[in-house]
Amino acid sequence: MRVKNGTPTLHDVAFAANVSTATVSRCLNFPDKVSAATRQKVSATINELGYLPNFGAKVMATNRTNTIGAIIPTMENAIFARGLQAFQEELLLHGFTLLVASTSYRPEIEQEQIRALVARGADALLLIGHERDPEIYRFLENQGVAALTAWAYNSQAERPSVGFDNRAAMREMAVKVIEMGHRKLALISAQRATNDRAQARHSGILDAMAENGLDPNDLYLLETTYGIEEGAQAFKQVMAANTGATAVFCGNDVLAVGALRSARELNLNVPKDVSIIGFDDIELAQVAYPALTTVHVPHREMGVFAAKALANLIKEGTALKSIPLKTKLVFRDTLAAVAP
Amino acid sequence: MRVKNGTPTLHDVAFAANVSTATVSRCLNFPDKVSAATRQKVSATINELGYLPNFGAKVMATNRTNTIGAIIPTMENAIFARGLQAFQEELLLHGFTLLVASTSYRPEIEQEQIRALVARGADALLLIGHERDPEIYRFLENQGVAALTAWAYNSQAERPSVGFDNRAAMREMAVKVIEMGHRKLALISAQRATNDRAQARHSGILDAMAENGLDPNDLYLLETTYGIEEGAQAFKQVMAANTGATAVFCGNDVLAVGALRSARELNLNVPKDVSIIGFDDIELAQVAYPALTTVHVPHREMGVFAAKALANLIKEGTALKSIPLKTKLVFRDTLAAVAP
DNA sequence: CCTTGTAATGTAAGCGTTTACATTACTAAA
DNA sequence: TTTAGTAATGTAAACGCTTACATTACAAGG
Repeated sequence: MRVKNGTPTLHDVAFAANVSTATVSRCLNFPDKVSAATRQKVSATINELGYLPNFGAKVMATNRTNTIGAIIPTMENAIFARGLQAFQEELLLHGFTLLVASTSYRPEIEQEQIRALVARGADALLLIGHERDPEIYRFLENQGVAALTAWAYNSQAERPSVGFDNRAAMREMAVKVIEMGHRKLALISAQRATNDRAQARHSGILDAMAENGLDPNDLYLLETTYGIEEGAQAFKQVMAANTGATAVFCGNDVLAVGALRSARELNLNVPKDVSIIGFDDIELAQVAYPALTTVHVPHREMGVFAAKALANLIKEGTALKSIPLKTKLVFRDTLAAVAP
Repeated sequence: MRVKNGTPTLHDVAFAANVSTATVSRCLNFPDKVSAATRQKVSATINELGYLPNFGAKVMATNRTNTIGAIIPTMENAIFARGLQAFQEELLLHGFTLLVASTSYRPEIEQEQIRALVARGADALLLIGHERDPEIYRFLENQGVAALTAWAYNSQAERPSVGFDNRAAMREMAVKVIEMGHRKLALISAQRATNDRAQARHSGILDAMAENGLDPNDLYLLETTYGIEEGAQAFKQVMAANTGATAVFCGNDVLAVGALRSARELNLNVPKDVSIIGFDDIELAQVAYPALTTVHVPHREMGVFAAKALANLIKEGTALKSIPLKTKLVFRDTLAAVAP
């Protein structure tokens, strides 16, 4: 009688505890709206029956899943894995669960994934980078699903984001490099067309060059896809191009580590013959040999801030606002002053 | 009239298309049960209204979320990040979405997370390792939530798992090491008490020693927590202990990379003075210098197989069965025959 | 033209919560 | 002892889908 389909319902609990369903529901959701005696009686019954609220019914009644979705390129990239981990941990503290989807760096897929997560009841979304079809934002608005952008911060962007200024960060590094006497620069970049972070980093170098009397057109630019092997190939191409580059920037540490390997294979001494600069400061950077000079990005912080912002939005209605985070140059062993 | 609360419902679509709700529902879920004409009319209406099925209602009616949960120690560890990524990709192919929770290697937290994901409606769960309170399995059974274990395979285990035999894999590596003349061995292990994989790897070395006439008691064992720094510290301790170890096994690549760093700091030549062996074969292993000799684990494969198995279970009811995967020794530059 | 079988569609009963509103039980002031 | 006010509890109407069952439409065979 108490169980129909195997699992007890609110009804069963109410019946067994001799109270109404409303009271049981209140015990669960607003314990202080219920007398100590009944609260006690009800929770005993709940334990006894092994009652667990039905998720679907709850969602239906409240129109909330307490779930937040994140769509990232891939967890295999440590920068996202780290941030996502922090995001999840913080979310948990606020009582939310994380739904994950990935795009494998294919922006066409992102829209599909956004729809999928919304259809799966995500109360809000974490997205990477600003750039996307405005229609998507319209869709999200219609569905009443808020979205926060991470891993990029752009003071001009109209949408809320938590991240850092990729352009300024790379510019800062490039200024240092130029100060160290480097005049011929190269950049191994991720695909800029589909990646506003890569774009910004490229612009940062250009900025630094222009400011320091170097012709931005002289930057030797090579685009490639993500991966150690890809970075290695690209570095060989850069060297083969005979541009005389003494400093090779890489769009991220993974590419840089590949470049480092190629340098070794080419019998080039890093940093004496050529300097190599990464971006992200993931574990790889310290483990590489020589240890990589790179730009440190606060991945975990981003995750934490993003989670806090989203949780507060959903629970308190606090509007999202952009949060700029700081990067830091970390000088290790792959950058040296150019030989006189 | 068509919209009440902002978002259109099945009803609104049915009304606008001049059919019944059942027909609309069928259009969505069993298109071939509906005439081409109505299907066409209905889908036009759906587009026009921008209708999206209500998640909660659907869950309530079907008792399915099409969501699968995974509980891992942390995504910051590349071995889980990789596997999880593959898991998610494969899940997507089958129409499922991934729910993620993490334990930070704290088994007490796992139970809580399992409950959280079940409460959030996970149709099934992916768990790491076999070892856990039987009560949890009872709980899952009661809730009708299937669980599959990954990253460990144990022929004696009564529960289904997809993974590899940690013990056999480590044994295989240890046999090779011993064949190369190493007699004094050390192991820097993860905490065995809460980690059955660490336990198994330890046993694997012991097996190899016993089989090859070495006294298993001679293995110098040191436990530490996860991290490069931790590995580095541990390696220094091992060396300080003056056991004369010529080969230092590490429970995973991250520890091994730390050990490698310490070796450099201690001016020890790897592998001439001491061999260092990792486990997992993550990116770090190839990037380290010298490149790490380690055991390759098919992380992505595990994720893919796990996803397939779980999806088939939920969709077709195919029972879970254990799938043993193969590991492979990868010899790079940190292992050498002991000097005569 | 009727029958029969099948394909297409419709009707309406759940699914298990939450919550506005109604009711009852109590407390304390008059 | 009333009475007013508050605290505790109860009643029942949503919430928006799926689906068993009922009905209707249609085609083919007699």
